[in-house]
Amino acid sequence: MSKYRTHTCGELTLNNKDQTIKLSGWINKKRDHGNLLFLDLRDHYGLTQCVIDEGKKIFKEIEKLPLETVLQVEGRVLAREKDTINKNLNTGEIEVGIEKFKILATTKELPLPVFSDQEYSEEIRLKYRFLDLRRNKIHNNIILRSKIISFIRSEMQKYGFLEYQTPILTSSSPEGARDFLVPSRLNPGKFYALPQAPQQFKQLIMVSGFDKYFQIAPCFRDEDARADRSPGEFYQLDLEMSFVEQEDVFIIVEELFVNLFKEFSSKKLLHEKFPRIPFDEAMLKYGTDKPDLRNPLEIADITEIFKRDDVNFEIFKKLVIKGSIVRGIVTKNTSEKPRSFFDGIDKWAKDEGSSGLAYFSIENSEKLSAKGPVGKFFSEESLKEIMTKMNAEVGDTIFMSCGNKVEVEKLLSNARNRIANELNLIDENVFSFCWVVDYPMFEMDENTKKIEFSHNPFSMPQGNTDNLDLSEPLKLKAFQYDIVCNGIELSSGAIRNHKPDLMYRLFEIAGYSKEKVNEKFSGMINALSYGAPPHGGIAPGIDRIVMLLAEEKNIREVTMFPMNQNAQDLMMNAPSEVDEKQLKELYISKRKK
RNA sequence: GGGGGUGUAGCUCAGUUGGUUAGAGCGAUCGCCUGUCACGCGAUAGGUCGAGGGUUCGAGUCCCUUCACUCCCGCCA
Repeated sequence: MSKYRTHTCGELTLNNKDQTIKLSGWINKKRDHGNLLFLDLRDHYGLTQCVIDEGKKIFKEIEKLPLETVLQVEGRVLAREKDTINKNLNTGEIEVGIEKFKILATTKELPLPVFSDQEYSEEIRLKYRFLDLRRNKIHNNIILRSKIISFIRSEMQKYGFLEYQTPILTSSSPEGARDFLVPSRLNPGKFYALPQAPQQFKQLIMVSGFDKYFQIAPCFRDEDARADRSPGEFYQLDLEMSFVEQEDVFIIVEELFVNLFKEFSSKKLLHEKFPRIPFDEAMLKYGTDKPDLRNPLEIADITEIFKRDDVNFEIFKKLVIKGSIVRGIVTKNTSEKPRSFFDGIDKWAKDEGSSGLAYFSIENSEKLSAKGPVGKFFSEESLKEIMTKMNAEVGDTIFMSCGNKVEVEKLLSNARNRIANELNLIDENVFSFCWVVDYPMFEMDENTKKIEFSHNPFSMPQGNTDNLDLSEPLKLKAFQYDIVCNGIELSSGAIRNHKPDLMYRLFEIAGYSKEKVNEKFSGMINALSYGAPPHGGIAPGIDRIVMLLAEEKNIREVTMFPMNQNAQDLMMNAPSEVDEKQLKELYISKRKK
């Protein structure tokens, strides 16, 4: 038996009535009646009400103890009177009559009350994270995170995957995000990089014949933070399989996600067989490659309408002649909405930096007509064509954006969310997964006009890979896929290119010579030359999965010791200055800004 | 790198058009209270109004600069 306790603060019930027990925990709350004191003792497992009255010698001493004192209490388990039972507590039918106590640790005045539903500033929460983490909600989020990770591990093992560790100190790679660098003492002037993902290693594991790999892998990227993106580090469920095609990966991953989300959430899954949306279709219908399918609104292209002679919307028509496109969103039964609704959306669009969203509603008094600021520019015939193209009916409203493809996609993608929120179209009680597939292998950098890998340079292009036509690289699709849930990108993956000759050809298109590839990806390219199995995988983000299941909007709510937005740990004071001696050993001198 | 929001007691916040000695709740300290579970009641302490500068007879309030936190854009194969 423990020196400190016979039971935890969450387990005593009427079954323990009249037993003499010992509890240890923090003073969560006191209710002091002067001659009678209630004291809630809290530990990881729960809360137990302890009680003492002035009849006891120790009453005065215990009455003075401040909240969050760590206390050991010895006493008898008493049944509560019927009308004093607390149904909100597991231990609510009993209380402990305090006979002895011992202070295990005292506390200074709290910078942050533990017992409170108040919200605190991020600064104080992160500085005193150990106090913040005692609080119910975040404590439970962290427990949930642990359970999710355990569940994932056991599922993966069930599917025949084995967990392997990969190095944390590795080499910098030219692709992708900014690296965190670590100077090498033994190799002056040279640097390790922290892995942005164990991408090359997991492929090497496949080449090494291990067949099915997974890892709850830390990943490091030196990029700026967002609410759903920690600065610096995050975790992925990294997995890779040999002798598979895209379909084989999908089967495993869908099973994992369905089981996981059913286990940890009561929200419904909109699809247990995740819809597959080609990248091009996603960009057209949703304006983004991470569509929120809970949102029923879809985007349609109506550029052709503005080439008609009976449409007089000159601003758009001129832009269309110059090569702009027009796309729109239909909202159902909104023609009677007040003017403020439409103006609000138009104003929002202008605040987004666009020229706004043109709109009209379709009416039918004697004949079809369009109501709204630009309605008068559309003939009855042109309205009929729009209605067919956009699947719109009388009473619906059409919001339109004109510009180049990237601008229009971006604005309408945001407008889709904005309008759906305004109209309350999103069911918060479902998870809606989908796959986005058929990503382009390459894309054009808008600024440099150079062709670059659009995602992962190691992805396998689609088509006959023995004799692939690379004359139009921008049309080449890859076996590259993403999982999206409720508009959040959870992971991306690919079938990998295990053919070194093909890989050299692809890298050449992106401007990497054979020598450069050999230098920068030596481990990989060398390994592929010695019999690499066809393989592929994916890497879902653990933090975002936990966010979805915990229903949190901020990643810090599911991270035990997060950094702030400026990538500082306010509790540990990281990053910090180091001694000149340390720098010297590393052959590093500081450079003026 | 750019844009928005916030910053007043240990914590969460209020503070009018610029006008007396800057307030409340929680917490702390002290006192009263025997069935509370956000216990109740009374008192006390606690303030560089983020910092610096300016306008003004007078600044928490207006102006400028700056710092911190946060959200977004860029960035994130």
